[in-house]
Amino acid sequence: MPEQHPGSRPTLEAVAALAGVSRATASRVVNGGDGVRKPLVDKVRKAVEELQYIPNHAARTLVTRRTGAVAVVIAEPEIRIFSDPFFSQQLRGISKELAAHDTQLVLLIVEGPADFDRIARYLSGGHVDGALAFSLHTDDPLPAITRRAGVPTVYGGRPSWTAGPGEEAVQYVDADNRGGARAAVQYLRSLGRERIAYIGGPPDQTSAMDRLDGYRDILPETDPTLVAEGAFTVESGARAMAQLLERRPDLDAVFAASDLMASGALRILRERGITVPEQVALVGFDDMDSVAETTDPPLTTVRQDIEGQGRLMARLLLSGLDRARTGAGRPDSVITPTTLVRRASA
Amino acid sequence: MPEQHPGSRPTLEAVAALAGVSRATASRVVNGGDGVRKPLVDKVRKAVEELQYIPNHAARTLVTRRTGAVAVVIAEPEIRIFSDPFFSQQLRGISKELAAHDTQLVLLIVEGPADFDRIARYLSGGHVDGALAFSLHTDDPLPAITRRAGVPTVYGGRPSWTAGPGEEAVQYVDADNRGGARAAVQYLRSLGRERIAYIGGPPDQTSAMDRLDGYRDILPETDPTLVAEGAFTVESGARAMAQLLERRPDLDAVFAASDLMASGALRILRERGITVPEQVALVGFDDMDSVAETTDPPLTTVRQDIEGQGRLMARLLLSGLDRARTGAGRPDSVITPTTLVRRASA
DNA sequence: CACAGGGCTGAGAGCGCTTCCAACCAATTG
DNA sequence: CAATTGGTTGGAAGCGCTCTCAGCCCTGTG
Repeated sequence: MPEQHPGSRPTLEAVAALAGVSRATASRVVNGGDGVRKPLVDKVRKAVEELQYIPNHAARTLVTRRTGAVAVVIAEPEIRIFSDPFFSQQLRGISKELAAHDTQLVLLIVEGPADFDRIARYLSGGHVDGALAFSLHTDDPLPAITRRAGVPTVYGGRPSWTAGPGEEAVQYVDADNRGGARAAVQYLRSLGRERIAYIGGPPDQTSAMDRLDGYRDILPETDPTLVAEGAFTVESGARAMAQLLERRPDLDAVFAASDLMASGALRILRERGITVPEQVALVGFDDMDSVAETTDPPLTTVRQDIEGQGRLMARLLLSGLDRARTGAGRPDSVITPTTLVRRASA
Repeated sequence: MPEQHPGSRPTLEAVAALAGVSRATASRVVNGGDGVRKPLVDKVRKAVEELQYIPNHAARTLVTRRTGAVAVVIAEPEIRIFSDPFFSQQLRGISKELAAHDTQLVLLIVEGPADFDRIARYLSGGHVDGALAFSLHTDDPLPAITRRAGVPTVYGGRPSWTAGPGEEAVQYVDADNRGGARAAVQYLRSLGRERIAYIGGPPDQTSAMDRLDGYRDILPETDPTLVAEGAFTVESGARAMAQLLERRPDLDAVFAASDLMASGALRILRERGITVPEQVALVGFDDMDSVAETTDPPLTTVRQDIEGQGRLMARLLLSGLDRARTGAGRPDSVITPTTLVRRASA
């Protein structure tokens, strides 16, 4: 490997010279080689190899107006999502898909409300071809920013707001929360359970709302005392379970809107000497690796493919970008299927 | 805000024209305005404002050879670090510092051993000015890659390898693991404890080795039966504690090399009816938010400023980059101080 | 055998920006 | 008062690449 003098990487010009062709032809070869005769292609390829040529990205971007990079925006309030396995898996999927398309991942962490300016500037600066963001609250300034900056954006999780009149519909990827919840409740009913309680998530998150809707689809006339609200955490699940038991000691099944909450509920049930699944059947949601399989008993739960969702977000964005160049329409949002995984808790 | 035709952002030329100056002068103003008279500066600033001018990054990079971006490289085996609050805090610090210097964070996740190629290509491609990586194993290909690519790199955590002859010393940021461990053990001794056990981390991580060294600094002649090995996880801490109790039921103190392991140890101690801190005093390491304060009793532990370390990594890299331009020498590695936080467990 | 047509190739015009250098101006100095 | 100096400004040359367009050659056709 030839030592390169720092700061003097070979240019396309050099490759062309070595291969004995024009810069134009060298460029064609580097970009796929269409319309160039085989012997020339080979010569250029050899020159590229010999010189260890790597295209200058800035120069290319300058003329093509494509950066080959995508921003992943994470807003401050959700910074905790970093320690959230959910998010890291999603990011993982995104990373894989982007890598497969030779696209870079620029991580934009919004550092406080005043920082949206920086993000806006960055997004408007043409540094990236598109953006990926996660489901936000209604008053989040991000959608407006990306729209104004003209940066195609795909959201993870169904946004809680809808596009205004004349605006393009928001693109997002989400699990079939409602369908998954329906399946869980239906399953509990098929087991002969009659007083099925629900431990939900915070009502400002669409995933929580959708799961609740699914529960209600099956049990439209449920007594509200069978429904408790948690916050997707172990602790909140435990609290909700305690509350439910107090209100309805007769319940014979619980559907918790997350595995974490289910594990909290499980702890309470065990403490009270209530057997699972005999006395109370329990179903969770997420099929989170580190939780669902390790509880005692292991959780029956609704699985969603989180990494796949991340992958899909990236794919949706990238295909949208391609399409924009070819003039075709935008792909729709995607709802990924959920499946019920039967283990011992129900 | 003027609607901009998509894909036709104003150029510096336009700003110059509107301000009635040359492109050169407009450029000077945009880049700080040194050596330009006040009235002209104002005129240009106004034009920038009016046109909503944002410099084209690619064009700028093309001539300055600076990208204003830094890569954060995460190798596959450590992907779990994503769910590791340790890592996410460090990343947080990095992000803050970079944002403050208007530098972008490009996340490079190595997807398997075969993927190092892609990383190498990217790093060599001049896409970033520098890189940040995390402490690696001896045979990690990354250091060779960054060196060959000529990309300045700062590591998080003391690397386990040392620079070869003639190579520049590796720059890294690490906590004073050894000093922190010394302080912890010394404190236990000052409490009158005489049989102080140690639960260590995996011996292939320098942080684990350094902490062990610190323990040995104070207790050079310790009976090896007082030393057990864990893996920085709750479970491994529990196992190590059980092992220790079996070997040395007479121990009266435990220093665990992480809070997670300490909490595992705590569980075992409680199960065996051993009181903490009365019968056995316990000290952890890290002062991890979600752990040290919530155990029962809360952990006495060695605190390290993790977010600060991330910040420092970024700062070190950036100042190195600046220095490279001004021709000054490289800054040294940095060891951040640790402090003993006294709570109830010792 | 002249001509049209198609496939390759190379010349050259930028993409938007920074920066060297020369030109200019006013103020200072001999 | 002429010459020098120092501070500003503008002209213009690229940075490395893509891509249009004209030109070339070779084949097929009238």
